[in-house]
Amino acid sequence: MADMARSAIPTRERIISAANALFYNDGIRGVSVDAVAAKAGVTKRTLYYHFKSKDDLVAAYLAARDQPNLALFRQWFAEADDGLPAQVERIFRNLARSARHPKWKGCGFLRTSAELANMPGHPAMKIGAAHKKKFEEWLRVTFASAGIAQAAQLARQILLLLDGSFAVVLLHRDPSYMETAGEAAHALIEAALPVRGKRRAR
Amino acid sequence: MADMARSAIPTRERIISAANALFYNDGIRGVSVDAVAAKAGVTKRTLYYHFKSKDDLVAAYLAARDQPNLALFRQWFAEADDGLPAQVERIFRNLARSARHPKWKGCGFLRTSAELANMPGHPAMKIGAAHKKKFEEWLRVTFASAGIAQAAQLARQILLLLDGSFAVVLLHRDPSYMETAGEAAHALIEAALPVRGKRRAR
DNA sequence: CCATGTATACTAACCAGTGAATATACACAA
DNA sequence: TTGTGTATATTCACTGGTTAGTATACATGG
Repeated sequence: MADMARSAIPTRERIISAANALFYNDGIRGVSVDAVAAKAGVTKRTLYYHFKSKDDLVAAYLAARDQPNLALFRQWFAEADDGLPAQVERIFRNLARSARHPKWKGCGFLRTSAELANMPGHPAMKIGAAHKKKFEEWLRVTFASAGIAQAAQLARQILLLLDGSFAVVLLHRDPSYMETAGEAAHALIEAALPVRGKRRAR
Repeated sequence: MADMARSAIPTRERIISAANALFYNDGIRGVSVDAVAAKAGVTKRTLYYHFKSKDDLVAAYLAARDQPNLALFRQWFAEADDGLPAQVERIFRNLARSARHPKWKGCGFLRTSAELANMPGHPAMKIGAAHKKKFEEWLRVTFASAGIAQAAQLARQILLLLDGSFAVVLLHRDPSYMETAGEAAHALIEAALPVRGKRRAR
């Protein structure tokens, strides 16, 4: 409300947006609070008015990525109703396309957890863990609805392939690994599907 | 060679050992060169005599992990000749056991690549990529020797499951994901094996 | 006396967080 | 309408500590 003339976007959101761009690109410890403040166009003191510490800012950065990320996966999945294996594989194919953009730097949640591995209780770790659990649970429910008996186990396996492809593609800079992961996911889901025979090829 | 009386272990190796303990535990940017020098029992100036920069030290840290790591995987694989699916799954089971130790912090190569994601040309990235390529190639050759047609694709899939479990277990601190990954690997290899029927149950 | 190796002491930059002051908006009394 | 208090929001300037890397000197074995 205050000072709308200065900018249409509230200060707190501008700071989170700046934090997102910088933390995702350069890592948590690679970005100073001063740099975030400068990018957001505020002084550091203002940033510390809205966030009580850098750790707090990091947590807000990840929290802001949670829902948009999940929504994107659901959207890719729902783009066509061409069968569970194909729908899940499409997530991997779209991810591979994203990974070809030069600014892509893997999964922000996983990279943050790798960087803060020695601080298991860090708020950012909890947000990252919750995010991945949500995705896994969404897969599990989806599989269970399709009549798959081992839905929970299958959901975990797909999650492992997904996060594995984040890690491997980040290291090799070769997005084709994501397509390989998608094929493996396709095979595992296909093998777990019940009845068979009523599924169309495409 | 010089100054063997001071310590049985040469200075350079003591520094790498200290770097290994600290970098693996706290991450690259979380550890100062001073801290490594102190842990190694030398002054920082001595460290800079043996390594031209911190980046150089990081590269040496990862290079020192390369062979021992691969040897461990091969050892677990070869502990019994109980069939390809079981042999590969045993790697995952052993990894899960390792991950239950409190000092475990995931895969040093992947964590370093996550931290240095904005420096694709960093020597440490090249060493990490080469390490993972060696493991993937060892799997591929092993699968090809067993008469698997799609050996290269299958090797990639197993690698994705392995690195996925590193990432997920680090985030959730739940090593059971590694067992799930091992089961997925088992299923994928089983499905890819030729002839069938000549394989014993255990 | 020279190459190898180690130590003391330093620099220049950076970094997370803070103290004190100021500006603005709005509620409410005169 | 005007004045005033209070919570919100923002700035400048600073501190104490840390960091990667270095200039210089000293030691020691061959």
